[in-house]
Amino acid sequence: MAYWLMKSEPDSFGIDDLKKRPKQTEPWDGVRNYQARNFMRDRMKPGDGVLFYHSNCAAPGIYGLAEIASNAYPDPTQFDSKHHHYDAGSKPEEPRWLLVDVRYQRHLKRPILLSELREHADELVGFKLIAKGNRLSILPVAPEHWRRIMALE
DNA sequence: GCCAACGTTGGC
DNA sequence: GCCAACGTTGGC
Repeated sequence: MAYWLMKSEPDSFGIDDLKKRPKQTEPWDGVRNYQARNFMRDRMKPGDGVLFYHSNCAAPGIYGLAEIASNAYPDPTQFDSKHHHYDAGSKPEEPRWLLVDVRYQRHLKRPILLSELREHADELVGFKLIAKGNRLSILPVAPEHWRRIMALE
């Protein structure tokens, strides 16, 4: 079992939204970054743990836990010409972009903010979230880092 | 293949 | 709103 951190902007889709979804599950569409896609395609498995991270907001941080609920499959929004994430260069017979389903597990008892994670940088060496300039929306989390982060809750 | 220009991300 | 960091695009 692997662990991940997945970012979302709470103004568009936050952990509260995931909880309200049918089956509390949502296709994680709109990923248009090859490295993030490759994580989904090559390494994610149903049952993997997810730290649900709120980005681009007043208090960025981890707000809840989720799990991967499917293997990777083609992101339908890439073929919808009216959709914001439409990709004219992607063909249905050879989809460029994939997604996975993500299922809600629970809110954290309290958010673990980015600022707090930075304070524990010495325990989280190699965790890309706290590296300067990181922009990836899907990050692997080492089991040891997962354990240390969970211990902060 | 290089690299400047551009667009996006995301913290602050 | 600002801006640093980064990925992508496209001219050459």
